[in-house]
Amino acid sequence: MSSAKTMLAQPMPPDIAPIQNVPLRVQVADRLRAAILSGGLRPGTGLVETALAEQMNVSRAPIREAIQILENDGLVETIAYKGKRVKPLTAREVSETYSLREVYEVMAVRRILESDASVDVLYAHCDTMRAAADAQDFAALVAADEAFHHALILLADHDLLLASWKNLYLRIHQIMALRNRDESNLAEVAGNHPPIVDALAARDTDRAIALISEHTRTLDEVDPASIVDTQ
Amino acid sequence: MSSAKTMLAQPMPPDIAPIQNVPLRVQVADRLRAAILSGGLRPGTGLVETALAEQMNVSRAPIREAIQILENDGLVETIAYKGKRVKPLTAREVSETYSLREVYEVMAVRRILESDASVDVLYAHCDTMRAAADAQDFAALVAADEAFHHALILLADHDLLLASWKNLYLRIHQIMALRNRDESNLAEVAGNHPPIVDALAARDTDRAIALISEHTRTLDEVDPASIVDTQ
DNA sequence: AACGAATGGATTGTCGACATTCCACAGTCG
DNA sequence: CGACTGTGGAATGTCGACAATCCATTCGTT
Repeated sequence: MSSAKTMLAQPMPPDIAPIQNVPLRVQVADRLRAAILSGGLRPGTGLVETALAEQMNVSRAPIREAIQILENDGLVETIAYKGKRVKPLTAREVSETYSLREVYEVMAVRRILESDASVDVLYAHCDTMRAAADAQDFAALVAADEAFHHALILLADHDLLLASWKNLYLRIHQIMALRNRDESNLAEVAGNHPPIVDALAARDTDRAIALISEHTRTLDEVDPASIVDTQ
Repeated sequence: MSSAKTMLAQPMPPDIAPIQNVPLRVQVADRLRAAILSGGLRPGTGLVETALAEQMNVSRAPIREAIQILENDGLVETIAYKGKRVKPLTAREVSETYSLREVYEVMAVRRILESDASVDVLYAHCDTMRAAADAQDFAALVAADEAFHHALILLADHDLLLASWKNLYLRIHQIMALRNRDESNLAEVAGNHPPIVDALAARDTDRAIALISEHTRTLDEVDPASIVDTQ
């Protein structure tokens, strides 16, 4: 923490982001992850190190490490000496993902109500979702929805829960990208959230938990069979 | 799947284990993990790739990948260009670990009681624990305890939960190894489990959940401050 | 004496080449 | 014709060397 006193009094340009050295493996991992989460790389697609290395103009080492990162994310699986591929998504896995997410969010609700944290920040996300729904902007609604649940987990003030939730949410991202989205009821999705915040604000544990459970569970029921990709 | 019919009718020697090729990175990761979980490598210890490579007589590549595996296990953390070290264990992290474990096991109990799975297998583990307690064998008791909880999670029939629980339990292993074990009440630990199974067998959801919650929570209360290792 | 630049050592990051393994397809012997 | 054996390609697994980066320490400069 070098004190500002010792530095020349140069006015700091406010909006120049710090130039940071991003290792190649991270760049590669980010790009591959984005491709998987957007649905561009479908489950079952083989990932060949040499091909990716040539394509991205780097050596195999960072590719290998990037793929291992994605493996930790649960997005890629390796079969020794045979190949790596985007992890197939079975109906069972989709169901398990959502059921675990429900448990995480219920845990967050419990912890929030046991603490004295304010839940006002959640209302802002509700407004964003409402605006996105009014504009019929599906992508914005999804983003706002994630922001809402992210904020909910953050309020629980539990680093391990946050890390686990983030990891799980990667797959939810992927699932939502692959699902043939029925953009029918944007308003309904947006409308589901404010009652949750109301229950939290009213410190009504049972109602908050019931609402959160129902909320995550209904998402699960949206046709999981449509994205199965096995073999 | 070559059928046995097509092979020469040689009597298969029954007790020759299949020779399997274990990649170096896995061997390295297993050894390092064992060292960490046994407390030999204490939190905060630096892991230098070149030193480990020379010591284990392999190149840096498998060492790097092994360390990344341990990073996925949550046992090691990396600071770019600076070093890797065994992740320090803070009191907060210990607390969070146990609270998440409680949530996992409660989820398992819920699922078991929603299914029609038999919980008889759990009684066998209870017997093993009882025997270990009678013999004042602390290590055996810990192993049997893990086997019990592992079996409990297995009964929930939820692959993602199982994977998450296993990953979490790695850290519990580490915590227990570092804790100055008070071997006072082996019998009490062993005696805590049968009531849980009884409640499960009786399909008493509330009692089972209450017992499991209390069980994991009491473990948390055993002096977490003794193993803090920060900086 | 205090500040900032430069140097050196240690560690990770990346690279290209070689070794190992597996699978599939052919080939050969009965 | 059928089953075992051999061979080749393709992929991962491993290696040693070099580059990039960070940190602490030293060295000049004012």
